[in-house]
Amino acid sequence: MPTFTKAAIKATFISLLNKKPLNKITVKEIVEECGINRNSFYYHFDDIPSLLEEILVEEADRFVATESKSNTSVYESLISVIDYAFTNRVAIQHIYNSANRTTFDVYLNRICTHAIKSYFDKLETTKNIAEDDLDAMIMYYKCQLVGFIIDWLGGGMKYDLKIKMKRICELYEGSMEAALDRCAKINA
Amino acid sequence: MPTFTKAAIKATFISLLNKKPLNKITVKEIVEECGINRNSFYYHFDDIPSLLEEILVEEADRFVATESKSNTSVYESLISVIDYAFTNRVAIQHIYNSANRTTFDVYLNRICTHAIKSYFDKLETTKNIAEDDLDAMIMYYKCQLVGFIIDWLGGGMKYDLKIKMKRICELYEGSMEAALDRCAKINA
DNA sequence: ATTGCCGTGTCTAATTTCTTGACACGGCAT
DNA sequence: ATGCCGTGTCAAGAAATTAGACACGGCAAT
Repeated sequence: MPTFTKAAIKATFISLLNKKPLNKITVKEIVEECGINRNSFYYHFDDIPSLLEEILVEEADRFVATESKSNTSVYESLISVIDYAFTNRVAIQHIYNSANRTTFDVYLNRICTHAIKSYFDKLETTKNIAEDDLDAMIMYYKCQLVGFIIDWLGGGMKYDLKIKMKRICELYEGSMEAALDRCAKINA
Repeated sequence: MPTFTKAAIKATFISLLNKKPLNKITVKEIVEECGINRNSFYYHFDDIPSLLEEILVEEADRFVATESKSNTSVYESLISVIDYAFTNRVAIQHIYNSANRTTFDVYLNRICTHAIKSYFDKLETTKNIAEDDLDAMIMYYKCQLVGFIIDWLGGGMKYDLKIKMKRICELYEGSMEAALDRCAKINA
């Protein structure tokens, strides 16, 4: 059941992504680094964008499956995403600066949405509010998160996003609970 | 040209060796851990002993190629082998305690011989002594090293071999140079 | 002691994966 | 304008992996 070759392609691609911008990476380079035939690459992937796509989706899933489970507040969820972005900042920047932003955006929105969704999912207080309201709130936090990260990336990651995020979390302490209360009242 | 599967088999085997004694590890366990078909194991290896054999040989080569190059005295060579044994002590003990000592002994002798040989190879003073003398000296240090390690292993690695080794190196400081001098005189 | 279970080692046939070598296309530097 | 280089595609063949079966030996339970 294993095709270790496919995994190896991904691994060397990721390692290259930590060394140079996405648009400088060629299929030729990947397969040479990997020690495989060029056609083996095309056997598994259509091209570099789809390779990237697959990796991003996997990473997103993996992230949601692990890190986002343990958060006990929305703000922890926000921060764990930021943390993740920071750890992988080199590769992320190399993707971001290479104009292939479409797949990256999809990935970023997905991961942010899921991280927040998975937090709301285990909240008791969300059980009795309308689904539309919940979606709206998820979108609210998701856009915030995506916006912060894009801003940070666009500015070359100059400032410490985590500190800024923590500050914002302090400022808006309790606002989510208030919003949930309001939802409950409207529906009643 | 890649068979990543073979590499994966080795990797999971090594990881198992860090968890349990060699004789408790089964082919079945390896392939399940590895997520491959049992026949794929037999495609690459005859059995567990030959898998072990191959890994040990590779490790020995890798060791000689890297660590033993940089040593500037015999004693550094001796100690670098000890160091290596210490880092991998868990796996080594799991092999040693499983009675399959024959391949292990071959490996240990090989690695010790090469480590010392590679040191002598870059010594200027060994250029003008007879090859037989050189072989004898290599064997002298090799047996010492192998003996120390086997003693240490046999005793359950209770004491700190590195410290003992360093002490011995201090005690015999200069003895190798003296021996080389004697060789030169006899031949002259 | 016998039975049944489990892991081993071997085999064959089918399938998947990987390689080889070729080709047309577009970009880009000379 | 020409030549070079990387891309993407294709077909054929080789290599690696799987599936399924079989006989054998060990060993625990009965």
